[in-house]
Amino acid sequence: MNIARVIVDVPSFQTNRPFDYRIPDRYEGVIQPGMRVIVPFGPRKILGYVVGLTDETDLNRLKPVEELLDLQPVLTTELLGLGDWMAEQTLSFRISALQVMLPQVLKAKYKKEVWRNEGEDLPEQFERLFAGRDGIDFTEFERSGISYHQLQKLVQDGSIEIEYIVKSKESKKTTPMIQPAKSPIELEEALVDLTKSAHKQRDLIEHFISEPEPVPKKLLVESFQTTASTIKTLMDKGLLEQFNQEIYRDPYKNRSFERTEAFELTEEQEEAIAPILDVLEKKQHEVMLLHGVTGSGKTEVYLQSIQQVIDQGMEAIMLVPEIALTPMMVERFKGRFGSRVAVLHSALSAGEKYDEWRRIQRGEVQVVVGARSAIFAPFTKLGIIIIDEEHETSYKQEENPRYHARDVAVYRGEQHHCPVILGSATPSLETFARAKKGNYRMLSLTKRMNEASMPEVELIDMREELHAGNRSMFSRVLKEKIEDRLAKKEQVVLFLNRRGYSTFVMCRDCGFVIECPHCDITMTYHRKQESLKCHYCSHEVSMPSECPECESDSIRYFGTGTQKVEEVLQQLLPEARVVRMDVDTTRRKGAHEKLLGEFGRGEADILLGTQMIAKGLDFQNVTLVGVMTADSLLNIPDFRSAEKTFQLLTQVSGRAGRHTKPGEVIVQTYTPEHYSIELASTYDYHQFFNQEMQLRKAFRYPPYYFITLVTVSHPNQLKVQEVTQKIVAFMRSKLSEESVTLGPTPSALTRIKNRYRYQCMIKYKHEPEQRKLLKRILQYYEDELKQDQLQISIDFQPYQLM
DNA sequence: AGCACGCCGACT
DNA sequence: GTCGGCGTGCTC
Repeated sequence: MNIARVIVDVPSFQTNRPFDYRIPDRYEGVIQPGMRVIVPFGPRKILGYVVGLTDETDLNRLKPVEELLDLQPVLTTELLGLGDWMAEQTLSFRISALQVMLPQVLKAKYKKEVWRNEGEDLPEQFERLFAGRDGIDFTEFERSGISYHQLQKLVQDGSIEIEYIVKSKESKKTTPMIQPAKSPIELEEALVDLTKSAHKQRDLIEHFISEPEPVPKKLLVESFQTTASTIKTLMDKGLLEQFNQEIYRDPYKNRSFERTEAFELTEEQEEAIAPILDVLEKKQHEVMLLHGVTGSGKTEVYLQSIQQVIDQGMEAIMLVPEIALTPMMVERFKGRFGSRVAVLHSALSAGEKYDEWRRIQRGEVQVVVGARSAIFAPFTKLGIIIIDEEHETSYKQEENPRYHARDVAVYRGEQHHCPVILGSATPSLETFARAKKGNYRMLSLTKRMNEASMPEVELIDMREELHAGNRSMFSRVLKEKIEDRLAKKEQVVLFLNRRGYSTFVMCRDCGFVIECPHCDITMTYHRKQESLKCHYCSHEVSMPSECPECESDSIRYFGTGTQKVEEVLQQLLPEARVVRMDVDTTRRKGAHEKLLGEFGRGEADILLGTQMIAKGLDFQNVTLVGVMTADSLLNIPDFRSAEKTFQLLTQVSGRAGRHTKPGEVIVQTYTPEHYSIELASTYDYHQFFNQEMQLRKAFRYPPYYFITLVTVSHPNQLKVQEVTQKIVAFMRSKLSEESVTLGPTPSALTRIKNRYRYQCMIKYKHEPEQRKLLKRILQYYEDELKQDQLQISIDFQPYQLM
């Protein structure tokens, strides 16, 4: 086994396969699959991943591995396999699939430098460029304006060399540690030799006689009220010694977590957890849907299942959506499992992420709580994978490789023979349909804990407000209720949807929204052409001047911001203390936590926010939740808009009345009769599911059909149209009768950064050849994709249709 | 992705 | 004649 098969860090079709390298003697028996290496590739040096070892190769001369970067594989064999599978599934490069599983800092940084060889004279301009130095950065050469030809000549005659440098960005943080250099008995002897005045030295030695363990230098100086020079003296005497110990950047180091014990489970929870524990016992793979209303205690079921896994000496992955990864959530896990938990989310610095990752890699933790990418935690004894809020779209990565964490979870669950638990109050239709069919096991929690009931939801018809002469964005009822809570010193959560940015057209008189007659999708307003377009099928109509339904001229396009609401709120209720939470106010590190803390301590009366406040918040004093415009999500051009609306409304309503005080929810809407809004107000998931499924069937959407979205972009609009048209024609000619290929259609965001975007949507039930066909398309355009500005992105089971 | 190689037109 | 443009193909 003296040949390493390496996937190199060059994302292209031609290099999307292993390259063979000879393993030099010094690395023989050391190099393992999953380790990173630096290898020569053409004239340069690049990073690569060893994916296998072999004795055989077709080539007669191999270059040797230049350098080994890891002594421990950074990817397990299971993860290497997962990488291949993922590359195949998402049609991405193997290198991209491998990189996505690792923390950012393990990726390489490349540098190119120009070095002069000793004793060689250089032309004057080069002497000036080097200015006495032996080596300079290549960019410095480029800026000098000297021609490449001149450089080439000097390289050829050997007076100058180009060096390619690969650096891993990882940095391990260390701290100086002090420990005794002699045995306790020898230290005792040394005490005798000390002068009487050397109190500090005496204290230190005495400490190390009774506690010979290493102590951080900083701590020693602090606790003995001494200085580094005292320690230095003792080191010079040979009594103490210093070394550097690697430390982890602990993002939660200044926080203590109260230990919590397992709660007694309710009868319902017992019933739900029993099958999980049973499967854990048998070490079987099975996917289970835990369908539980908000506040029904799903988390406790997770915690106790994980406890069982730990007791079996195994490991657990718990995924939560990024926005739900709040301090509250972390507290709960840290409180139960203490230092056995690693937390991975985007608010951590690259170094912190790396350290948390390494605690996993070294087997120092048994539990990982994290967002999407935590699904790649390098555990070797996985016992359970839990995905909370299973329906959340953030589990789908929107860049290459476009994987869905749920799919990866099932793959890993199969590999490790362990259960995958999908939890949600409002499961995605895909998942619920599978559970109903029996592909997944269904577990239900129907009651809230503490005998709390779901808060009463009142729908406010904003059309009537308008007719009654109220043009404000606050209905009279909502305003009154807020005033009431302010008087009672209770708190209010106001929810505004920011995603409802897309410009849909609605009649303010009757609430009629213009939809595509072919797709059951809201049409999008295009200011330039004064027209409405369907982003699925390209159907176009001109912007009407009056409502086609009621002939009113109050037909407008819609879209409101968050800041605006705050302004209006301040005018309306100047005495109210408002905390605004959105992308702008929470960008700074720790801001999220700070704002929630303020609200939690009662320093504010109203919490106004976007998506991020819809989940996981649990404040005792919140008795009113207001939804500003329930329609904004409903009217985005997406076949999942009803599903998303239902999920969001249910989620938001769950924020009120979680404790002793009963809660109330006010939902403002222009379309109270829409089934997703109406059924959300009565918390009727099953009815919603049935109704939505009928539509999905009729219009051939998931879960009845699969969808593939091909998006083409290029600075030239004609070019995009032409390419997309070709792709559509090609797919139509190759796919079966049952499949539908739509397009070319301008994408919802038709032009981004001066690139036109067109798309093609494929709806299908069974197309085993599809991946191959799409791969052929990518290969056909390979050259243009590489050098030209053409981009083609392929998304299987897309969540974002823009 | 980079980079070399190679073929063509424009020029000191 | 040679400098520099970019199309083509390779990297273990």
